[in-house]
Amino acid sequence: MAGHESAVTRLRSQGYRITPQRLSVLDIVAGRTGHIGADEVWNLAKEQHPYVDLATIYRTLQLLKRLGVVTEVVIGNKLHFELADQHNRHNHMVCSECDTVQTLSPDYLAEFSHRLEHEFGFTPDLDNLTIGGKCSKCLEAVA
Amino acid sequence: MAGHESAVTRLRSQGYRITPQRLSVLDIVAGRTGHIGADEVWNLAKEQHPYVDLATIYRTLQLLKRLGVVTEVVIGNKLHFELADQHNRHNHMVCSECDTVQTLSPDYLAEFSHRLEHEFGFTPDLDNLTIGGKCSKCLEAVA
DNA sequence: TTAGTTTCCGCAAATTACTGCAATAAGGGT
DNA sequence: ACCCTTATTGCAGTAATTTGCGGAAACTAA
Repeated sequence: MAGHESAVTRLRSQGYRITPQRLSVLDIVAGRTGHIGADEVWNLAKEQHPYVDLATIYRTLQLLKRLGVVTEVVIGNKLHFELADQHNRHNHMVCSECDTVQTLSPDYLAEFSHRLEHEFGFTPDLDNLTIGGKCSKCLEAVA
Repeated sequence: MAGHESAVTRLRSQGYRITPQRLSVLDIVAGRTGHIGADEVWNLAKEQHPYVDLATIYRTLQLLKRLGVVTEVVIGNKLHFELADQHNRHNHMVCSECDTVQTLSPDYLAEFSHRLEHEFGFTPDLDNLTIGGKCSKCLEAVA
């Protein structure tokens, strides 16, 4: 939700422990307007906490994703993360040629999502859906 | 099966060479009705061709994907592949809890796709789009 | 505060996927 | 059938992410 403090309460109330490493990761992702790669989170986290391990970064990011605190964006063959903001939800379209990212209103997927739930009982995880394809520039470049 | 012969001609006509390794991979994927993991393709390929390297399997599968001969399905943190059959196109819904896969008619995504093209000039790669989420059973299990 | 319980971290190793390069072999021309 | 060009392979190494494990740290309750 709105961020950061509520995420801490959320973690605690679900039995998860508040550790300096987790606070660091949360601060770093929350301090970004856009998405950030796991390796970059690691580099920034090490500035405050030199001995953090990359595995901890990955585990923390996956935890925060599971809790809906951050969302995941697949760019090329790397994972990026950003703070999940209920007031500014969006999806990502990533060009497989140039890795350019465009954002998209979830409205475009609303009807699709409802149909999957009603007709198949399947609840898609749209918040973490990255749509791959080709942007107009790269499509022209081939032609 | 059907896509198989034409795939060979397609490769040749585009300047790609027909090698025993590529034929093996093609046979294996075509011999499956459903999707198959890269590691499993490798194991089966080694039966016919003991010295084939896993890197070759990956390169071949990526090539066949680029040519539209096979499609990729992301299951858990592994890639699976299946023969692209124009007469039976479908997408996949994968449960993030139990990795169960359901298929879906691409009709469900047609309108969405057209809107992306018309409004953003973005051409989504629907053939290789895997939709993550939770199946009804796993959703109940949590509640 | 301290003791006790359980989660979490750092480390190392495993997994999965990809890439650079020298050696090899496929396909075309002779 | 042979040679030549160039795509492709196998090998080895790299990158990204995940997992197992023992010790360390966070919460809980006295």
